[in-house]
Amino acid sequence: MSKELAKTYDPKDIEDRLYQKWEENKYFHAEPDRSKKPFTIVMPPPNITGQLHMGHALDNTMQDILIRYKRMQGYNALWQPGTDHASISTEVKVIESLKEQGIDKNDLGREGFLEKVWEWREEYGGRIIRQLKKMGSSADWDRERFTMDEGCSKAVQDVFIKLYEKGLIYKGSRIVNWCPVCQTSISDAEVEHEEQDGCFWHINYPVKGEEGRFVEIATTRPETLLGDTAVAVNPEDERYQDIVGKTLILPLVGREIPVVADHYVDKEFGTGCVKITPAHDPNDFEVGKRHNLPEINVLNDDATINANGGKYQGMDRYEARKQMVQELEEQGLLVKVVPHSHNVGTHDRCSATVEPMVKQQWFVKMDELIKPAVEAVKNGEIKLLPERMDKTYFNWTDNIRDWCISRQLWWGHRIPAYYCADCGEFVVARENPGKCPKCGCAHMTQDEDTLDTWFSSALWPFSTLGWPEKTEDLDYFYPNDVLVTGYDIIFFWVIRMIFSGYEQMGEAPFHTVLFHGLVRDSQGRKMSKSLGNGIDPLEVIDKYGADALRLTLITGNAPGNDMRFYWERVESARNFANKVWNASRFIMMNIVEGEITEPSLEQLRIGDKWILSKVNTLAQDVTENMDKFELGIAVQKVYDFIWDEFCDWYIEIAKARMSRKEEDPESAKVAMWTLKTVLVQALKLLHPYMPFITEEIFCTLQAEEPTIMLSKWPEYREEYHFAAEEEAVEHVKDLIKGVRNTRAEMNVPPSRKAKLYIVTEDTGLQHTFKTMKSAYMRLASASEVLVQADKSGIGEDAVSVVIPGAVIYLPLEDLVDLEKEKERLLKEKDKLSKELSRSKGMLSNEKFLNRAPEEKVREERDKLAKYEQMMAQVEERLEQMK
RNA sequence: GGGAUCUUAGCUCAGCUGGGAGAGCAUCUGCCUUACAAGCAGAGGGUCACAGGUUCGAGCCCUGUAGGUCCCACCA
Repeated sequence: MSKELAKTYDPKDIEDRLYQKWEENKYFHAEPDRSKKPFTIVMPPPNITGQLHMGHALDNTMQDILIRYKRMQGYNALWQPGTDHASISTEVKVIESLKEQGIDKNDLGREGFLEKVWEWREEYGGRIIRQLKKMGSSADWDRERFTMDEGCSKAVQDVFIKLYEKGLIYKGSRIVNWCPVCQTSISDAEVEHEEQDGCFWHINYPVKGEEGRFVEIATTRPETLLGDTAVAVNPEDERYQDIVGKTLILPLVGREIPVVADHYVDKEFGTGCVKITPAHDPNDFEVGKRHNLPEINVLNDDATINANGGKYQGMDRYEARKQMVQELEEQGLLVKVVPHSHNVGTHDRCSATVEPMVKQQWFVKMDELIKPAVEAVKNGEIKLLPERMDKTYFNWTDNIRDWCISRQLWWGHRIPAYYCADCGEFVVARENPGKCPKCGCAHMTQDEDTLDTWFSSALWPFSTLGWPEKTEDLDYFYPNDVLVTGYDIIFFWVIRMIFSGYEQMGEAPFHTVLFHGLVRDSQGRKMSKSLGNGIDPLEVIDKYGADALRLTLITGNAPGNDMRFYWERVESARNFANKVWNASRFIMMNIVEGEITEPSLEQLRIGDKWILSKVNTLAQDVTENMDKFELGIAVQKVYDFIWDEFCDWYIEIAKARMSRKEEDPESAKVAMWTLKTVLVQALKLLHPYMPFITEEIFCTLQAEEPTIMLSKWPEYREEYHFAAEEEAVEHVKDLIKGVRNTRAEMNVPPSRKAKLYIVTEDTGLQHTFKTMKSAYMRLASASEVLVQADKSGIGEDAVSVVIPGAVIYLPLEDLVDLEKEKERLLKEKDKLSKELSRSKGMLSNEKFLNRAPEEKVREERDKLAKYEQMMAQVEERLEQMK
């Protein structure tokens, strides 16, 4: 025994060592090679501020499985990694850390602050990458990119300028979502709607010149009254026909505002009168445009009331609300307050309530850009998996609005626009033009804003490959093949990559998007920092190993569904790893170097052919599932094969043969070869899922092999399909199970061996049972086996076991309790008669016979025959016992 | 308001194009059988939410009902 695995499986002993080996040997690296087909996945770039969480763990495991699989299939597999600058999260994080040191962002100034952020990135940017490596991720780290590295920044600039020149990026004064905490505009996708309990304040607005006449409006945000420039009613609302065109006195402010008629107003809702605040409500903004109403912004960027708010200036929005409501009440203008729950927009990063505000911002015009992206999914050029994601996708594209891309942040790609301080002219250009093209002055300054983080990630599938340069990488690896990501970023990222791919490259960025769900805690809650219910993947790896974590995340859940995390599941995954380890250890202990040569087909025994045929079919099935991205199903099959077929049956059968090495050396040798061969096949099929343990075993078992990573993926081979042997072994399994079952029920201890009489007239079965005698004797605790056509020589008191095609008799003499035996047989009879009536029922149904496929009918007839035969045996036996 | 999705064994979930209900964990009974007690061998446990329909046949397809979850949406 020259090769050996450690006595106990300890992932810590192998994982880091093997990963280092893979990296040193550049196994992850891919270069364009025209002789091979490329397979490309681009990694969703984790934030530089991020720490590995279960979402990353799942996402990256899926990608790694696909990449490793394709690599083994001979593809030139590139997994392109990188990180995202994550403008807002990073900026907020750095601001916080500076605050702890007593430093204010504004004191540092733009340059000083950015220096700090880059320092932060130096320090923490690599952390998540190191953590991803612990997962076993086989990404091509030599190609690691960053959304703000030189190339990606150039890509961003080019795209911005191109889109601007095409008129697809514009600057405009629009209602945007404003986060008063982060003090920046955000896109619609970044707003989360949250149901909150609030109130409806009904307020009377006096009609000018008509003492005692009021218009009653209802609002959920009374403080916006300060910015009201009209009240609107529905033109068809009979109640208010006469009031349209009149003037109202805005309470607390005294401003005169008109009553306008607009179809936007719902007659049925509230009082039918709506206060119009164009500067702070998207609908009102539209109404305002239609009626030429002024926009009065009453909020500062931090959501305190500004100078337009008169005496409320400087108050926080909620403080002003309180104060104003009180004053309205004092003036008798507050009609009533009705509790009302409504949706409030909050910022997904900081949860602050978003304020709609009119601001000068940059937008991407979406209506044209989105067209090819919609078409691609419609015509199947891009497939979303699971398919139901199509609906989510179209729901967004059908209601697409222009994308607000400017952010009032410092960390990010600065907008390449330059303004003239003198005449106000601006130009979009790669660099500061120095001189104003209009007035000729030299006072040009760059736009202060940066771009939405997703603007750069939208370009990720091609910017990482060198675009806008025309690189060999880009030519070879683009488009990517698959994108793997969570369904939660379909709007943020997936859609934007798709339309960017078509716009910039004229081609889809990838052909398949594989969505996965969220990893939740054991109670089904989202893992979050505030709840403190997050489970650190690194802790799991530390306790059970990366392979166990990977297996846990991949099994037992349907594509796109959320899953719950249970420690028990990791434990059982680890147990499986241990099983593989020990089975391999056993095989290595028994293999004698130099004794194993590939046997001829004639030398293979029934059992060998059976397991070879099984693993052959397994390879086919697993490949099929993998190609359909059914990763969980695929690995489940490998798991079941290794544990239930290979370990529980084949190894046990092989043991018997190896223990009889003296009597039949060839059988032992062939078994050893089969053990090794099947193990290697199984390890390969398992490798994408559990890369570490499979590598360790593979290389220990075959010192001459450098790695399993680059070994050839098993393929189905017709010459290894053995239908007859598969069936034969099933009979043997029936026999063993039947005997075990009976013995267990009768409480016969395993130590008590018994003689076994197998009675069957079927000569084929006789042959099977005779040839496989050594294999099943130990598994059925037999002391001796006699295969015969009749019951001669079998005592009346022997226990009988009826299996399809045969009856087995166990002379257990003293141990047999006749009553108990009878009971058991009656139970058996009961079961069989149920099956018989079901089967007979079907076969007497003429409609079934006429309409069901022939094959199904035949199958049913076979079953019936089998049950009838078994029933006869049971009845005969019962008869004897009377 | 629109849409998606779920409801299967005590728990968590699989179940691919419709053809006799599965896994892991848990429970019960035996086993330290010399690869593995992180194991082995047995066993129990489910009118597949409910009501209709299509079909020779439905956990799977269609319609409706109830409950849960999620996404989208400008009813102030």
